[in-house]
Amino acid sequence: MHQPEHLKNAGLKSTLPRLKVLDLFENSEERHLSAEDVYKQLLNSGEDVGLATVYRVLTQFEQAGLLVRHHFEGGKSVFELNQGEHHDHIVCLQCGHVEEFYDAAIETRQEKVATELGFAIRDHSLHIYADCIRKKCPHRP
Amino acid sequence: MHQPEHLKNAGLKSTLPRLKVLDLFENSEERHLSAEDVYKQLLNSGEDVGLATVYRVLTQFEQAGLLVRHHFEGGKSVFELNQGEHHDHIVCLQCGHVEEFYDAAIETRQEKVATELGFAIRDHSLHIYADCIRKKCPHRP
DNA sequence: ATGCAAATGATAATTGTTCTTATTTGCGTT
DNA sequence: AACGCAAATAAGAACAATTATCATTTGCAT
Repeated sequence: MHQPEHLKNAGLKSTLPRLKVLDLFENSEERHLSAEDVYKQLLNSGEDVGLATVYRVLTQFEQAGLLVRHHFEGGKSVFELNQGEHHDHIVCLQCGHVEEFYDAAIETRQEKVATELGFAIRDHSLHIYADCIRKKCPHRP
Repeated sequence: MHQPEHLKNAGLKSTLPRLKVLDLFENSEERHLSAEDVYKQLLNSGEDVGLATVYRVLTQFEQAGLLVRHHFEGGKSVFELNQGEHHDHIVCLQCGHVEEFYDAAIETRQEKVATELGFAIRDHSLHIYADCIRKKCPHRP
């Protein structure tokens, strides 16, 4: 377990709630979790953590660069482990499953468009909403 | 003024709040307005409209296809007149100004990516967050 | 072991949005 | 032009996601 160093490097104390949250992201099947998801899963694991703490820790981890936050449709923020490489997302409208992808052509076209319009890109998000084909998906065409 | 027909066609009565909201979108400098924006501008114009009505009317207009809703970062929904042609958005992080663009290459690449992953696209949103170069923008590099 | 700043948990507060309900309004029919 | 009634409205309560407050607890350097 190398998590304590991650926290130290980020200037954060190595506390139980923080370790648990980090552990959850590193071992969960779904990479993309909302605050509510994290909270419930910790409670189910017998951890006694407060919802406010979950929100606080997620925000701190985002600022520390350990997590990335996404704003999909539906209002609530969703987080995933930051593993360096940028990617965009396809979200299944039926089951909420999130798939990641990266397309170099799209990235370079974005830069081109922004430059032509006189903008300097700081960040961007491309979300595709679709129907997925997982066996678990309630849509199942 | 051809607005009443728009409303009739959508199966909506031609009421004062609805006409005022539609008028605002057709004559406002900023194409992209939040519910709060609409509410405040109507109050400033001396109209006595309720915030709940604004939310209801905006949702109805969206369902009727008169407006399009966007979820930019920052939590609140933003609406614009639906003028048929799809486009994506660049949002200035400093002044909130929204610029529209359309890039055929990006659109086709999205289709390609989704198809390869086994998804059927229903909708998508591409938001670029950047610094703009308008004279009004407080950033002004 | 001790002390203190940092972190936590419980709960209140905020924000954006939707729901409820009593009242009003648009509009087809006399 | 007045009537009637379903549809629409305004005000405020309710709601969901998130953030702030604050008394208590904890990590960790001494």
